[in-house]
Amino acid sequence: MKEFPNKYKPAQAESECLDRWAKDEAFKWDPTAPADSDYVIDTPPPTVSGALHIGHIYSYTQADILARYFRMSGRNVLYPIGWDDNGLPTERLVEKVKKVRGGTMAREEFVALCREVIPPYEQQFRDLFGRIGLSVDWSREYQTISDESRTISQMSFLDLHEKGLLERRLEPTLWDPADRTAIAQAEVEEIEREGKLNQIPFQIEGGGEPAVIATTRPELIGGCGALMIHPEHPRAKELVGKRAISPLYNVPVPIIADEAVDPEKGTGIVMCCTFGDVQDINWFRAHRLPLRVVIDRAGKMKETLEIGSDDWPTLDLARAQSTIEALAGLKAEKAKAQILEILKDEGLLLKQDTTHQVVPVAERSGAPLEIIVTPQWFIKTLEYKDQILEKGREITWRPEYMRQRFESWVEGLKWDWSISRQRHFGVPLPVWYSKRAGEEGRIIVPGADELPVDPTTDLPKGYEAHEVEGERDVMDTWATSSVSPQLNTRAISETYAVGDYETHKRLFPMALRPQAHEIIRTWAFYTIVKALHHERAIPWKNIAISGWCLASDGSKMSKSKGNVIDPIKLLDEHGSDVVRYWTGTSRLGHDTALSPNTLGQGKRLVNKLWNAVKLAHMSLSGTSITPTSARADLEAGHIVHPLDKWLLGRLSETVKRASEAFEDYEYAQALRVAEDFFWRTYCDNYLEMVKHRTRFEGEPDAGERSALYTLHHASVTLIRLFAPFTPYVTDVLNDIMLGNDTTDPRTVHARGEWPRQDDQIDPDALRARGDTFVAILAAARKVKSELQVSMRAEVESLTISGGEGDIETLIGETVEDIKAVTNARQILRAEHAPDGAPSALSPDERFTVTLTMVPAAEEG
RNA sequence: GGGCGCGUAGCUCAGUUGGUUAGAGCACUACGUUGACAUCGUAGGGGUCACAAGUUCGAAUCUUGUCGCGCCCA
Repeated sequence: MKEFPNKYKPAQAESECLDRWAKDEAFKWDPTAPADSDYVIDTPPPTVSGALHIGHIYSYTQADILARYFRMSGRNVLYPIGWDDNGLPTERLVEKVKKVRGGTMAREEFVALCREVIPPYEQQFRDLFGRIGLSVDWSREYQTISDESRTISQMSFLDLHEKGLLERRLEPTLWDPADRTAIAQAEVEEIEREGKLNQIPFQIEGGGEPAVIATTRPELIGGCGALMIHPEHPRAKELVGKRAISPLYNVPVPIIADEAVDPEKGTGIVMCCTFGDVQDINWFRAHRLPLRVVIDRAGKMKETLEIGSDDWPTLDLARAQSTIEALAGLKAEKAKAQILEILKDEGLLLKQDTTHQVVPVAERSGAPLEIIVTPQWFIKTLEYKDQILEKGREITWRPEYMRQRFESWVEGLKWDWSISRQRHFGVPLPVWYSKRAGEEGRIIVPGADELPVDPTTDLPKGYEAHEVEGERDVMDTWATSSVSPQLNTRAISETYAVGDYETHKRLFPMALRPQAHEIIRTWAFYTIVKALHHERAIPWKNIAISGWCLASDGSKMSKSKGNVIDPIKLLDEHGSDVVRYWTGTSRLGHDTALSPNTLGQGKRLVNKLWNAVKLAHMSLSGTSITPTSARADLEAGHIVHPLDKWLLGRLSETVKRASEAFEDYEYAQALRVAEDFFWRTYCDNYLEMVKHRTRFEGEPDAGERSALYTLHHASVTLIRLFAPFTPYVTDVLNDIMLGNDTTDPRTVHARGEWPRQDDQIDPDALRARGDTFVAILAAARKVKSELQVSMRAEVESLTISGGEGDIETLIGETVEDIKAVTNARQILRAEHAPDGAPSALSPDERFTVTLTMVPAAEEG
């Protein structure tokens, strides 16, 4: 037997375990095991450009708790890890750190900067994830920008392109003027703010009362292509069919009736510009309105407009030109102020109401979005909504109500998924455009064997440099991270595979996607879209959604509030086991406040577990028992004492309940069950009952041997019940329990280490006998507590009175144990409680326990 | 505005198909150093389960409504 250190030292345990797990490659997936034992986890590769956050610990640890359980329970767990290290978020970090603008630098130079800046940030994540004990297979670590990841992402592109699910279109697109790139709907955030609703008159061609429109974006008047009016509007009959003249530009535009106009809002007449919002696009298409772009890619008013042409006539060109000049180069917000000034001066601002408006902004830059017509690559989603929803329903959501978020997102989709970004650092779109005579503009894609390609430097087969133009755009970061399952199976389809397609078929769909709820509309959604489009499949059978970590007062952690807790400091202060315990107490989907109480509770548990095993170890060291399993040792006659059988029965029940909870992904329930048994049944009662049988000289008798077997089985089983939550202390304890002479120093976290139900004994074994014993003990404690004497105070006689006749049977074989625990000289049975001595009713109210104390003077 | 979740002890939370007297930890009170643990133990006080109505022999649990908090989507 090994030495038992007096105290548990978390820092030392963590570094020892991490070294050992790494050396033994303890968490490697075994490709030779039968496929039906596979349990594959699609771990989200975190964006390494974000700050380390306590939410990372929270969410990833909850996944690890499940991973450790499933592995211990016998599954062949494949638990990969990767880092998302490219795309817009990464570029923004590099721009901030290096104080540069990607858009104004040479591509190669900027990419080189990115490759220089990112590694230390990635290392921070690697360190943190290692330290919290993620049992990932580090040999499979990947980066989303690596050659292989680029190859697989480009394969995804080629597969979708081939299937007609991905195409290049010139159309109105969501545009972030700050980062100067197209973005997708998922990257839009809607902020609420106060705005001004301006009433502006349009003269009617041929005279008459002007049509007064209401708009929050007067700077777009130049882009007006029509006025829209609800058919039920009082002036509809009079106006529809006539033309209105836009102020300042004097462009005649048709007045069109459309039910989409809100008659309650503003004046009930609005202008349709190209483009102010999604409604404008609908009208533009429905009524075939002219495209009149007034804002450029930087979000500034264009210097020149095609105004005065046939498509864009004006009744007063000089007037239009002077308006264009007055606004040229101004950002939208400034142009708005400027044009309002002009309108006001000319008496054309009839009314200005303060209004509450919802402004779409780019999630990353915070800039108000524009809708600009540019050529972009789109993955078709709108016409597949039903199929996407269908796939969502084939996946088990944990908790189930989180699917609601997914469904409402899919139902609200208004845009196909634009995956092209006008940026530098990302996976290149594998496309060239031909300049060869006769096929100008033809799209050329590489073959699978040519990947990865960079079309800005590589050439398609059979073409020379002057014959093609390589695509300069890169992929949306989600376009690459949404193939995280395929990055691990190393194949998109039978045609597009880097590795062996059989492996892909074996591992996909995966068992589990763990992630937090704020990325349902991105990560979960996009991954489901890709799996549907590539193979008409679901990517995973289960999706487990973790909640958010809140500050201890229940508010959101944020830099602006200054209540952000540094995860490293938290781990330094409490140790990983304790922090993991905290994450294990809250259920999937539930937000949880970072609670000092709960951390304290974890600390107490780790300490208590250490000491409980230490106590068992003290008795076991130096003895020569050879335990196998509880059931076998019972059947072999090694375990004979009724209280031992009772304890192991209760333990067996605990194992069963914890296993069932884990199978339901209710790890917090499993923890609660294990903790309750450990603290109340095992420590508070059983260990007190058994102590007297562990203090023997020489060779143990049958009852004492029975105690040793029981202490062994209880210890190793408890270590396993807590192992998924507190991996370090349990592995150190397991190592000590194994002793020196083992030839197979397996970690307690190895596959198959979870207690097997077959090895347990009957959960109901001697339940009544043990429970009666506990009730007697509780009553005796109550008496002593009321007498304000020590629990060790000597008792002349303990009398059990009342109750049914079966109490005799129940206590029969345990009289010596009752004497030992209560420190009583004799145990008596009586019909009525003796007079004049302190007594207490048992908690189950079946009987009374009376203590006749030994006078203090006689004690000794 | 639509949807989802949550309101249980001073605090953080359990309470899984409706079923004795609603639980745990912390905090509080009193006591006890007992051969693993004072990072401990024992005993105790503390709740109209947000509110209201309904279904039922029986409701924290089911239904409806109201109020409050949070989130998602418009």
